[in-house]
Amino acid sequence: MALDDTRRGAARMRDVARVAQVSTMTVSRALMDPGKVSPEVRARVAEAVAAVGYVPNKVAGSLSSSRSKVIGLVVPSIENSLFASTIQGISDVLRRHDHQLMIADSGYSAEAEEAAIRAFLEQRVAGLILHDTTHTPDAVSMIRRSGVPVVENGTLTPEPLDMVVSYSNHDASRAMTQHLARLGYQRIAFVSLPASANQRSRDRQRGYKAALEELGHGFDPRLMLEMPPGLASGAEALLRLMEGGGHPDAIFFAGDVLAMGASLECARRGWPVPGKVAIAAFDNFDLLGHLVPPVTTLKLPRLEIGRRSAEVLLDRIQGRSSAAISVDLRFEIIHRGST
Amino acid sequence: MALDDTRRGAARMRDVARVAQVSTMTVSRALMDPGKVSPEVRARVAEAVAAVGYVPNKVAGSLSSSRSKVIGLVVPSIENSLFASTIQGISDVLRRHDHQLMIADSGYSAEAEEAAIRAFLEQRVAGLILHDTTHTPDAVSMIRRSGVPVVENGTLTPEPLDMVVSYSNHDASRAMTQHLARLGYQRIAFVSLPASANQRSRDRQRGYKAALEELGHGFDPRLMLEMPPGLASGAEALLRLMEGGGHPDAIFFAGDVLAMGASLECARRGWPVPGKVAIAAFDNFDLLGHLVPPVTTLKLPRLEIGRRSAEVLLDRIQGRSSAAISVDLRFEIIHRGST
DNA sequence: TTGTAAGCGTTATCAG
DNA sequence: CTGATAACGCTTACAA
Repeated sequence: MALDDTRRGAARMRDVARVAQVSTMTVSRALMDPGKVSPEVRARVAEAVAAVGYVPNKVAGSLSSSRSKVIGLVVPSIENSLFASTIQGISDVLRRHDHQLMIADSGYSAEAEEAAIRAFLEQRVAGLILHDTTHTPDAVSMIRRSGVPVVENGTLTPEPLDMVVSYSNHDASRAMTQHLARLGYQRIAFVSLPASANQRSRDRQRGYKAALEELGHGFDPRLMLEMPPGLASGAEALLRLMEGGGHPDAIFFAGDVLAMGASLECARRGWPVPGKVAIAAFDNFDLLGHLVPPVTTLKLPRLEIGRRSAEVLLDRIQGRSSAAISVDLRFEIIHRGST
Repeated sequence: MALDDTRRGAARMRDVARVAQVSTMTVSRALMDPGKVSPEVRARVAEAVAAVGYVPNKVAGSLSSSRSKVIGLVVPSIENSLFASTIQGISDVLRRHDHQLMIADSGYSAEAEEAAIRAFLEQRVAGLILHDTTHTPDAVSMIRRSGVPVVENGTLTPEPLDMVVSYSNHDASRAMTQHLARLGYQRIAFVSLPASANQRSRDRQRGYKAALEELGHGFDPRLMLEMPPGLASGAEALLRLMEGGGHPDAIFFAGDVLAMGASLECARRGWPVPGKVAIAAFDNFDLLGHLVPPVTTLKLPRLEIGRRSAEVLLDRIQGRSSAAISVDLRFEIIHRGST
């Protein structure tokens, strides 16, 4: 009785095989590589699949073939919308190539990142994408031993684990600082997230200082601030700098939310921008452009970073490349009314 | 030779067993349920694990035990920051309970959602969280047959697949409309995303109309608009309504980005808010509060929805509950300067 | 083109 | 507390 399926639970390949009157191998072939099976049998199998409501078990498949179509991604924070674009880019490409995405959140901690990486390796993911570029020694050795391909994409790190797809935080920060100088600003302040927390902030600070040096501007510690993330934090940074004795004529916020907070605080106080002080930002092209005045910012290839990360990873996984490549994506300065 | 590991590839449990001079079952126990193994053996196993760099293979484990610690989540769009909070909430709870998260993106299409659900079921996830509440018939029957627990959380749907954790889009929209009326506004306009796209927009439209009816305000089609998402779209909606002959004295944007676009457009044109027109929004509590003037909005429990969704799902998976519960989380009206 | 047999690396089960 | 053995559901490798 072909349809006599009294078993509990999901149908297995064996059930399909029985109904289609072929072996499980033939079912497997009909599903994985239909060309290897006669059209007649292919049709019988398709029917049987529908009849029993068969959903292939990829867990068994992965174990048997030691291949997997799951990619693991670790971001510092899922909630931060900056990462959202990159995740979207990754997700788009993976879906097109029939792969799945597992996401974990490190909360900006290398220990949590290690735990996430371990969990992914336990799931035998086919590849990893890591936003951060600093990892615990154990994380590094686990990854090395496992042999899974890895893409890092938070900053263009000089010593990658494997592959990198990013832009240069250092160069972007330097370029914006120089841009402000070219516009005639003399006392350019710089606000970033704490450098201790991550390499991206450090790179941006270095870029700022490099530009000052090239410009012969001399570094004034009263013009450099580290702030926690948040809108309120940006407003506070603005006030601290304006009242701090450094007398900035422009402030470069290496963090989009900080810049937004500062811009809105100026609006609230009726301070003319750039009349009282110019404001420049890092990232978040869209929203900053709609503020009054629209804020000069760096346009970063967030979505593209995600896409390319997924692409180079898949290339490697599918054997189309073997190089430890480093992809430097372009940033752009968007000059607007705030400077 | 205990450390003579000339095999290629990752160490297996068998290798650990050999080094620790026990059977694989003992290794398995020492790892899964240390209490069942003598302290002495436990220590030997721990040593062996470290020595060979063993990373358990959960793929094999899942196949053998037919259990999995992976949860599948389908959201309409990863890039949309609204979902980001919910994802964060889910991720937090899952991590605490040692579970993994797989995410897929449906791009607001039920067919893509079905594909994502199929992929998750193929991976034999332990549970599903779906943001959307409308599904293809095939998706529904696949889920039913598989028996995996499901949480829907986009809106408080009256006919859930299984469990629901959400707030009532209908009630929230109605409450805001009534709030505006209580403030004295007579001609309250309503802008939402296209209702054809999803049930959330439909619920919000219904809520608006229900409030008008209760208030005896009569529905004026010139005061209702559907717009695509985006900042520019909000600005355009504002202009269309102000010039459209409906003469609104307040506009309720059932979409945070739309409201932001409108608010910024008013700032750009120097229109006093609420002098010329009042503005109210749906969601995105934080940023809207920093605009000038700060925008009245609904505060929705995005993060909490994520947390509770994960919690009820885990409760079910771990057998602590069996009910098809429906959790109604609270929203709040935040009254600010824009009204 | 199709089938048979032997794993893949764990855990369930039952015996000691 | 520990171990032997048989699954779990699929794919690889080889044979027909």
